[in-house]
Amino acid sequence: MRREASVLHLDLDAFFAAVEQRDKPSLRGRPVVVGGVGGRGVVATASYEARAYGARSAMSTAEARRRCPAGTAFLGGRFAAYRRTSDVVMGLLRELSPLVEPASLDEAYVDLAAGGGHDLSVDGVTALGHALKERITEATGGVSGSVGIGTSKLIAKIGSDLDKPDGLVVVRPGNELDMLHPLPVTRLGGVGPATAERLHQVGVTTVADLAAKSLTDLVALTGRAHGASLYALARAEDDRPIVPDRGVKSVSHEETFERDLTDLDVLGREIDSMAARVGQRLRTSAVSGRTVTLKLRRYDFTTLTRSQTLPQPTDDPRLIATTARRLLADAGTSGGLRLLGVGVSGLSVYAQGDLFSVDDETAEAPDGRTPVDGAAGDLPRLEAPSSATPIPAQPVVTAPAERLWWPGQDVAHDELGAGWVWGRGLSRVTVRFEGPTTAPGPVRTLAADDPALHPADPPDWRPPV
DNA sequence: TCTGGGGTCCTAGGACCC
DNA sequence: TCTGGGGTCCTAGGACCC
Repeated sequence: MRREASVLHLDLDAFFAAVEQRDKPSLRGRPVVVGGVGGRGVVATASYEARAYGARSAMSTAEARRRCPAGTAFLGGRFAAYRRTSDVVMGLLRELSPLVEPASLDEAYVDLAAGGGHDLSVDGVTALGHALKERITEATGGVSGSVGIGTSKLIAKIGSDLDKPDGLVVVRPGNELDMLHPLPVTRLGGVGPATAERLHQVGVTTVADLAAKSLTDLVALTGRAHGASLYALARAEDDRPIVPDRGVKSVSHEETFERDLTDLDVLGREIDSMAARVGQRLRTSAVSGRTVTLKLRRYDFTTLTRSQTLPQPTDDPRLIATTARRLLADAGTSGGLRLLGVGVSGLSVYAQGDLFSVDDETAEAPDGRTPVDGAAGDLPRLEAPSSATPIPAQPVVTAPAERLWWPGQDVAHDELGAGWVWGRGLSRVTVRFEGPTTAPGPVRTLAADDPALHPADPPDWRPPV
């Protein structure tokens, strides 16, 4: 634990829903649910208006529809838009310090002590927190964030959660246990339903209860690593560093089907398309992996994985697919599968053929492989190096016209302009024509195969200069 | 029409090696 | 000729996080 409150945690409020409300003026102040919109979808984010009706993250979308009133917007995710906004926020954090650790699109830790020049007094970091929140709201066009600042990741994270939304909590050094001990154990990271139940059975409900348990008891209850971690966290002992780039360890794609599938040919084609996506993402990150994992979830929700480790790392979609197909044939499909997933792990930076020129320093091992571990900080996160081979275009999947559109999708109409899909069905699609810088716009129902209607990129939320 | 999709980390057993 | 002891790799599963 540090002597000064120099760890900042930022959590953007109802992030996906907030981006939707920013880009869709007619949804501001109204309940919005973002997530899977199919029959088996779950909620990723509910706006605060939707939470008032009981919609929650991880709830089935069907349940959220039951709870929310008519007029609630149920939208599929627009991840390109979320990423763009997230990048803007992460950029602001990096102005504070080079040590920024994104935990997801909407969450990050910042090491203010590594920033240089910050006044790390309680008054100093409080002013910094207020200024940061203001800049975020301004730069994102209205997305707010909650900030916690304290002497460790643990304290900062719990602080950001104490006063949501749009909160700022600075925990004065020395006051950590006062804040921590009254809280339920479930507020500690790593205490999920299973651990909470086990702790509850031995009379532990608050962090203070947890702190009264011996290390031996906690290890017996939850395992070696987990027990040691709980023992320390209950005492506010947390020296986990802020790590700016953790590096990718696996790449996977999975899909829950609208109806359970049994046919091996159909499932084989699903595997092919998932392997293509995984292979493409591996190439984009300039990595390859040796272990191919097939994940399947049966009709009764039992979930299992089967994996095979190859002699050489690969990013080849065909090799990934044939390996996964073999694993599926061995595992069987009896009773029907509700989910299939394909993943690749055991990643290394992999110089493939003449992908890297001879003077490329990253291609150091004789077989062209550099282990990811240890060199993780050098692993490119998103962008492919300019020397990467171009990625072949995905084959275009032709679907029935009414399946092309999904709620929330950005579209453009040749005459009516930019808008987004409100709903679809029966060969019709309903579009609201508005954008982040317009007033709430009109709704039109069009033919789903209207040749003037096209999918579009996310709109720019900044007003024209 | 209960229960997503992308991940990380840990544990445990067996194989294999020295 | 009553069975050691690590260390590492592989596989499978589980818990957890956002």
